[in-house]
This record gives sequence, structure tokens and C-alpha cells, in this order.
Amino acid sequence: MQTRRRTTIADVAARAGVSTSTVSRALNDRGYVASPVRARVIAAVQSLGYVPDVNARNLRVGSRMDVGVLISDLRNPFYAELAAGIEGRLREAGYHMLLVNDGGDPDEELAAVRTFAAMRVPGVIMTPVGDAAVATLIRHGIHVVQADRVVDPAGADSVTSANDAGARLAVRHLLGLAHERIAMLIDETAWTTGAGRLAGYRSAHADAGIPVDEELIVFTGLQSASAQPRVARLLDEQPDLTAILAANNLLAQAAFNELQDRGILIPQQVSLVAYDDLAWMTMVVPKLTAVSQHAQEIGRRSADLLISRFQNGPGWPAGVSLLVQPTLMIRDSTDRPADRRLQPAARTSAPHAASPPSA
Amino acid sequence: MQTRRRTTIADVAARAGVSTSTVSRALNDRGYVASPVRARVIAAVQSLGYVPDVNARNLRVGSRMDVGVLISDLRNPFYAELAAGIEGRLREAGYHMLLVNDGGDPDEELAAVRTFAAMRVPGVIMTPVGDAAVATLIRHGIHVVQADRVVDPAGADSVTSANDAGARLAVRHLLGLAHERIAMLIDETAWTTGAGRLAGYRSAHADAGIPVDEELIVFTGLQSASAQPRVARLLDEQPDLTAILAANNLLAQAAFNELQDRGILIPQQVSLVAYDDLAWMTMVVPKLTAVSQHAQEIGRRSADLLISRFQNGPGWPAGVSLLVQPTLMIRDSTDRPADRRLQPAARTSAPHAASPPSA
DNA sequence: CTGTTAGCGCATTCAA
DNA sequence: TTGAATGCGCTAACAG
Repeated sequence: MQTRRRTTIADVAARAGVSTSTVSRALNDRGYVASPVRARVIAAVQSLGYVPDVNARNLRVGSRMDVGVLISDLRNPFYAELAAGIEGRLREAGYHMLLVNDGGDPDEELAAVRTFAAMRVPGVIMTPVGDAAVATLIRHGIHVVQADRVVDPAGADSVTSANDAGARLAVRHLLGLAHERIAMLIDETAWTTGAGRLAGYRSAHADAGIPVDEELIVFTGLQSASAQPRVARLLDEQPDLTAILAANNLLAQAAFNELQDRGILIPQQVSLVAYDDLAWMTMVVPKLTAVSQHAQEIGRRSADLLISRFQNGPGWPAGVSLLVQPTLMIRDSTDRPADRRLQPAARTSAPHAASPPSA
Repeated sequence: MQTRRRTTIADVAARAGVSTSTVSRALNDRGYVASPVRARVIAAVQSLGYVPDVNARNLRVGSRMDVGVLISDLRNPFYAELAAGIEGRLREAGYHMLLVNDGGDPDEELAAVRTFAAMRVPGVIMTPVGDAAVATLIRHGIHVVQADRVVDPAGADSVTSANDAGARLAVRHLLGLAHERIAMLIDETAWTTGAGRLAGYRSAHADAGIPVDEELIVFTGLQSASAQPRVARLLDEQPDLTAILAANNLLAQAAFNELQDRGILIPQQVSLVAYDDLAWMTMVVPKLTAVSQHAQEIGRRSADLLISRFQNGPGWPAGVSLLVQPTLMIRDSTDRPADRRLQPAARTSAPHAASPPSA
């Protein structure tokens, strides 16, 4: 029957003819245990299929070997890579990853954080959405590493991508090709990722002495469904833009789809640079020029940083920030701008151009 | 200082001027608690920032609200969708997902399963790789739902895609287009996914009275790096094939890339059907005809099934198997086969055709 | 080298 | 309606 009591350390002890503490010592290589005794214990464990109860162990010892990981969206390949990087390193260090997906919702995030606190995990790696969550963790004495973006610049550790540098790389590349009207697609700038990328966009323009036309900076918001229509509007309103920098992979997808739908040639009519470098970007025609953030590396370093926190005591400096440098992968979606007059002609032949532009 | 003892239920009790049992009752809505007392307790909890220790709670109660989820590869969008589906439902039911990634490695899988057993989770949802893991879980009285594939057809519950039906759909579509030499790309058939898809491929042929040429069935193995070279060899050795069915998204990617690299036109020279329907498949040219497995739905149903197990006692029939029907999304990568003689001509102009075919 | 004792934080009898 | 006592399974002192 299923009602059978689970086997405990006492069962093992009885079977091996020793006390429970001896079993505990044998299993944890702690203190002295005579070889033959250890062998008997191991044998008993095997035959009983005994697995120690971590709840009891954690309760007694006061810490556990699981770290909480909180990310926004498992289905976004960027986060999936990040999580994979984190998990790999944690596993190497003997820790387990407890992954929770908050969907970018601050309430879910707070709930998840409470769960981690309840579990008494020693640390949490998260892509933070609200600062309340980070604060809660810290208040409970739980180490937190902010990955990818940061909401608490002072207190908690972080590992982020050099967003400004990445955007600068992309824009400088476009400016070098002689583009002057470069649109920037961005979800929002409340997060450091968006803010950094926008800053890079601006500073690259400043370096080149080219003024930024604010009309070319479009905010799509966080709902991915609204992105493509917003791109459509941009294309309608700014017929003379020659290049687009999409601030993340979802926006790149939206831009690419809209350009395709309209029959606008990339890069002949509009050059496109994606932020995030995903597999599909080399499968489409043309292959997309993209900024690789090295998501997995960000994950690995986040895990490393957290583990260092565990090992080095409170002596360690607080608020360590690591920066991972992105790389620009130049492919086929960027080229010198062509004669702009090509564009309206091509667009009228596409079905989507039916609605009259406001210009 | 960090050395401060963590706040426990006793601290809350003291602050509220009641006993610990009253606090416990107030927090769990169990038994009678006078309203004003409850209010005082809540206030104390708030001001102390108290969060109950789940380790202690689980130890006492003997069960927890976390279910283990074990998948092969977080970075594969199919699994990511599956996990997202599982998590959504679990969360709705008040459970948390503890996700571990085994990389398809039986040893890692076994280790993870032991961890779950040690945690005394009430159930595990997994894409199983070895049968030892499933057996271990069952032996420990932990409910397991096999998702996507199954290694234990008798004992444990499962939610899978109707793989044979999906492949049959795809092949029937190709046969209907008058293809007769349809290659099947498959990683391996040790897993039920591959076996089912191959069976569907065969039965569709049988239904149409078309013999299967075994040379057209190629096994790529599990390492994704070896897939594209294997496709290359297939193309060299079988110059007269007119269509390819790729048994998963990785293989579809490999096939697509190889065809592109060789300049072979899809679908004019070779039609391509992907198993798994991912976002990039509608972004490439041509858009890929694909079998959608509804990965998220598989995840949702797996979670539902597990939760039912929790609720309905041992009275429930053992080994429930749910089947999710796949859907064929017909797009632009499949068409009637063209004159085969086009192929060699096109291929000699491609760089990869340098190595002489064995034919 | 090994056994006895105690207690981690909590939920639950059982009395009051 | 509340409090005191008990024990979940385990590890860490402390004796022996």
C-alpha cells in the first residue's frame, strides 16, 4: 500500500545495526566512521533505497544547496540561454537551480521571491522587474544577483551586458555606411537594458556629430503584439528613414516581418540591425546583422558571482557589478543607403500600403 | 549584523502576545481564531517581515506544493514552450515549478530525480530519457507524468503528441502532391517520439500503396552538430529525392540550411516539412510547412493530469495516457515535385557539390 | 570510533 | 477560542 511510512535514517540505522548518528556521519563523510561500518551503512541505504529528506536536513543545518532563479520569459530565447548558462555553472558547483518564470509581472515576481525566502535559499539570480522583490530578498539576508538588467544599482550584485556599448557599435556601423536617418525601436526605457541601448544610440550620433531626430525613436511598450503595428506606423510616418536598430529580438522579429510584408528590400531600401543574436537570424534572407549579448556568458558569470558570495564571507565588497561586452555580428542586412526615392515606389506595390500614410 | 537569528513563528507569537499555535492557526485559517487576535497576528507578521520556513512546514506536514519538472534542453524552443505550459497551469493550481535541465543525459537525470525525491515533492513531470529515473520516482511513491515521450508505458501517466498521426499528416500531404521519393530525417527511434513519427511515415506510404525506400530514412543521432553533414550526404546519395520530412525543429533547421547552402530551391526542387512549428519557420523564405505539436498544450495537460493525481486518491486508474493531436500547417515549402533533372544542374553550380556523389 | 541527547521551526493533537 | 506538549527527520555536541 501507498500508506507505508517513508524510510528514514532510523530504518537504515536499524538495518545496519548502528545508531542514526553513525549513519549520518557515514553518509556525510563527517567525523570518524570505521570502514566496515560505513560499508554496512551503504549497503543498508542501497537495499532500502533510502534518500535523505532535505527538508529535515535544511531545517537542521539552516541552509540548502538550491538557488532560486527568477526570469521573465522562458519562451524568449534570450532568457532561455541565460537560464542555461546559469544552470550549467550552478550544477558544476553542486547547486541546483529552482527556476520560476514571472512573466515580467511584479506581483508574480514578489510571490516567487517570497517562495524563495520561505525555502531559505542562500541566493537568488533574477532578471528584476520591480525593486520591491530585490529589497525583500536582501531584507531576508538572501544574496541576490541581478542579471541582464538592474533595479537596485547600489545594494545588490549584478551582471549585465554593456548595453550602451552594444548600441553604439550598431549605430556606429550604420553611420559608417553613411546612414543618417536611423530609427530606434525600443520597448521602454524604464529598464536599464532599454535605457542603456538608447543612450548608446544617442552617444554614437553625438560622436559623429549627427543630430538625433526624436521622431525616429519609437517606444513599443512591453506587449509584443503591439510591436509590428508600431513599426508599420513608423514606416508610414518616416518614409525617409534608411535604417532600423531593433532593441531586442522580439522587436527585430516585428521589424523584419513588417518590412517583408511590405516588400521593402533589406538592405537595399532599409538596413536592419537586431539586438540579440538568435539562430533564426542567420536563416532568413538576408542574414541579419546583430548585436550578440552573449546571454549564456551573462548567465555563467551571474552564477559565478553568486557562488563567490557564498564562499567569501561578508568581507567581500558589496554591490559588485560585472559587465559583459557585446559583439557586433555584421551580416547581410546592413549596407549603404540607397536612393530614398526607391522606397515609395516599392511600397505602393505592397498590400499593406493601402492605408494612406499621414505624410 | 547578518548574524541575527531569522525571525520565527515564536517571534511573531511574542510580538502578538499569543502562543505559537495560535499564530499557526491564524496563518493557515485552520481551527478557530478570534478576529481581533488574527488581526494582531497579521500585524506582527507584517512588521516583522515574517515568512514561514517551508522546510519546517514540509517536515511537519509531509508534503509540499512544489512539483519537479525535468526537461532535456531549455534552449530548444519546443521544450521551452512545454515548460511554459506546465508552469502556467501549476501556478494556477497554487504549485511551484522546480525546473531542472538534464541535457538528455541519463546520469544527470538520475541525479535530478534523486534531488526531487530528497525534497519529497509530490510529483514530477519529465521528458524521460532513461527508465531508471521513472522507476526510482515511482518506487519513492512520487507521482510522475511523462511528457512528450514515454519510457514506461505501463506504470506512469503520460501526455504525448500523436506522433504517428502527425507524420502521417505530413507524408499524406506530400504524397497528395505526387511526391514519391520522400526522405525522412530522424534523430533516433529509441525514443517514442522518433519511433512514432517513423511509423507514421511508413503507414502513410502503406496507405498510398507506395513502397518505402529504406535508403531515404536517415538517422542523424542526437548531436545536433552532425545533422547538417548527414543531410548533405543524403542529398549526395539520393539525387532523385523530391521531398524531406524533418522529424524535429533542429533537423528542420539543418535541412533548411543545407538546402539553402547548396542553392537548392524550396519547394521547386525539394519540398520540406518540419516537425515542430516555431516562429522562425514563418520568417524564412519560403515559409515552412510544419506539423505543430502544440507543445504548450502538452505542458498544460501534463500539469492537469498530475494535479488530478494529487486530488483523486489511489482510486484513480493507473497509467493514464493522454494524446494531443498535432496539426499540419501548410505553407510555402511544399509543392508538386518538379522535373528531377533540374536538380543535378542546379547542384553543380553550388559550392558544396564539389565532392563527387557516390552515384 | 560510536551512541545518547537535544533541538532546528512548525502544525497538530489534546486539555483547558 | 486558546495554550502546552509532542514529534516530523535530521545533524551536531558531547560523552563514552
